[in-house]
Amino acid sequence: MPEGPTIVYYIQKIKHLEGTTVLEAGGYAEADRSGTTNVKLRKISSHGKNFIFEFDGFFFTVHLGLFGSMLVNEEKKVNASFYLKFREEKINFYVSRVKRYEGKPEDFFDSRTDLLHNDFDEKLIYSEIRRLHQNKLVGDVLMDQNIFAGSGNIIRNEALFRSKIHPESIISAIPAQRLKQLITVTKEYTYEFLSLTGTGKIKKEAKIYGKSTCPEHGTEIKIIHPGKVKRKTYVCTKCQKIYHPK
DNA sequence: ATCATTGTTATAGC
DNA sequence: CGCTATAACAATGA
Repeated sequence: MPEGPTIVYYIQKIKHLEGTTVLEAGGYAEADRSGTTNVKLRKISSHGKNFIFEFDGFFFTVHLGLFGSMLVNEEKKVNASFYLKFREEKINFYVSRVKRYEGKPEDFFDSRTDLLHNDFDEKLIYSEIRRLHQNKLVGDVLMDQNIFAGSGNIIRNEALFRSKIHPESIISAIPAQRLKQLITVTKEYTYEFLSLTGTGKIKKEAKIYGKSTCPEHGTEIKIIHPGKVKRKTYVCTKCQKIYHPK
């Protein structure tokens, strides 16, 4: 079950297939797969929660949604929604959505917004949030894939707690230094998530997600479903300050 | 068996 | 048109 780091983790397992020949692409996903027989897979990369499989002139994205997964050289009981077959290996995707694009990934995705990309640009993200989302709840902005590509519900909860900001704070009321810090902390926690992926320790190491008491004060953690993104949100009102315009 | 879940998109309705 | 609410999709483990 995937947030951005999950995709990066999976890619580590298949990166060696970059530059090799795809014998066949298949699966029940309704994507145009013309020109994918006996062709070189030029590049395997990601943007946010999307895998990117690049061929000459076109590429596919694979998105795992909430329940998707990837297996290499193994099959599940259910049919794969997408697979790439190589001479000796096979990548299987389950419960995933596939989209074909004509052109190059950089024409569609801006790596400066990808939390796990070296190009991630904290200053750009800060100015985009100020430019576009002044009246929004910070909890919603942290789930916006156009701003924080790869962020998900766990990352959002952890980043807000670690930054001591209440998810229902309004962007315009958050002081510059606090908002900049939130962006930095979000990126840092995303890498922590990546380092824990595959160990089964993500929820265990979380400070607030899935917890009932605050690790700082032992006080009760509240569960709310705020804003537009009505996902489960954990809050310690003692630690997390709410910023509202006067 | 029932419930919840690391996500997104299409559609209806105001 | 723009916003929001709702449904829809589907696998797995507690």
